[in-house]
Amino acid sequence: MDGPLSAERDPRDDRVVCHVDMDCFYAACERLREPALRGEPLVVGMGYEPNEDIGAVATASYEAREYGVGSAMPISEALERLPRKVDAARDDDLDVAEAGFYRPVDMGFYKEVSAEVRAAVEAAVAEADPDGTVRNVSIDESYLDVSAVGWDAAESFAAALRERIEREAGVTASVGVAPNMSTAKVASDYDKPDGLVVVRPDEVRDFLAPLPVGELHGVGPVTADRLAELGIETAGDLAAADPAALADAFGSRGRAVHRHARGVDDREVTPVGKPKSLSSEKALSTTDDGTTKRELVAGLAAEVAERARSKGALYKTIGVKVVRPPFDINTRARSLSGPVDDPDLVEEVALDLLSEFADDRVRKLGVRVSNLDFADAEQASLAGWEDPEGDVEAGDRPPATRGRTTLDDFDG
DNA sequence: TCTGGGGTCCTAGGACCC
DNA sequence: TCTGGGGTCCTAGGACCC
Repeated sequence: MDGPLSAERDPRDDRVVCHVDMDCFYAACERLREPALRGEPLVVGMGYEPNEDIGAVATASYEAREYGVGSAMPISEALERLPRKVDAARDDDLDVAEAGFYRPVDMGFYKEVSAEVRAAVEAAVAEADPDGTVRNVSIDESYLDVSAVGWDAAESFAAALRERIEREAGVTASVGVAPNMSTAKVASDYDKPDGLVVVRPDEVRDFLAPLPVGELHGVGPVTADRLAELGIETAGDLAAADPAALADAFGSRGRAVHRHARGVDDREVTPVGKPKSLSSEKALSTTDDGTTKRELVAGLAAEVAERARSKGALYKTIGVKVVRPPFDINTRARSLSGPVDDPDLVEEVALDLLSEFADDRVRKLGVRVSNLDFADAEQASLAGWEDPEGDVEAGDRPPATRGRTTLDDFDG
């Protein structure tokens, strides 16, 4: 993580870090299997069903963005700005030329394409830098440390990488190259889509200075507004601000974004670890009906428990999320005395936690398991319940039971 | 612009222990 | 009894990211 000293120069700023960011990834995947969509305004909707107007925009192609359609926008609103082709063809008041295509999210397919992208990236890194590392942060985004490539060859490496991704996976990526992760991230965003931006170590400060603070990783709308009240609008303003004052106002994030604004970021590019939590949530049309709420929570509980089992994760904490209109988010959680794999218990605890909200109108419900433990169940079942590290007494950890665990196992 | 779904990290207060 | 200090775990909420 960021060290305690805010040096003028990052002492490790001879690293070559790339941020690979796929362009409109979901839309690009849809166009891959349906080439007729190329060049057309295209909206991929989450929770969207063909010919319905529910759900939200997951990805809008650049052509669709021309009509004001943006990420996270309700489909109903997107349809007002950009009607569907099929509707426009039937409606004399609408112009087919000013309409677009809508498709539902198909995660399974996008993961297949993502795997091809990752294979291309891994191969390129392995060839260029045997000690190189890759961090896949999401389905469409990765960081690479290819320091052995060196700055003289960094640009040609990145250009070849982009070509390789397009050739082998059929979708385009924007790549940012910089001495650290936070600057590389900003660089990949700078010339989207299909862009390549290289920021050499001695160019970092000048590159960042004019950008609005909101473009920095870690500065969202809330922080951007509060910074604006302090007269801090650009990364340059932020870099010049007093770090102690920022820490007072924003806590540890204040120092982090101050460093990022100065182009200082010591974080290493490491592969992502095991998940910390697993959750599933679903919006519904606002209701206070108890049966509807309980059935949804029971379904979500089963889903989460199944995913945990498929990943070999035991969980010690079970929680629910209840969103009441207009957008009041409540969470409740309960920890067990030890990690378990017990779908019935997930449902039982989730329903119990939900009961506090029995009379409330809700618009969204979620179930989550956390405090995960990947202490492999197979190994444990052979070795008995002794902890391999020997730092937990055997009796302290209940077996990773698939059977019943009663409420008596709760702490409180 | 009244908002989908899956995550991470940080903060702050309280319980509890020695 | 008016009362120390350190540490860990738990819960709830908030900001942020894709």
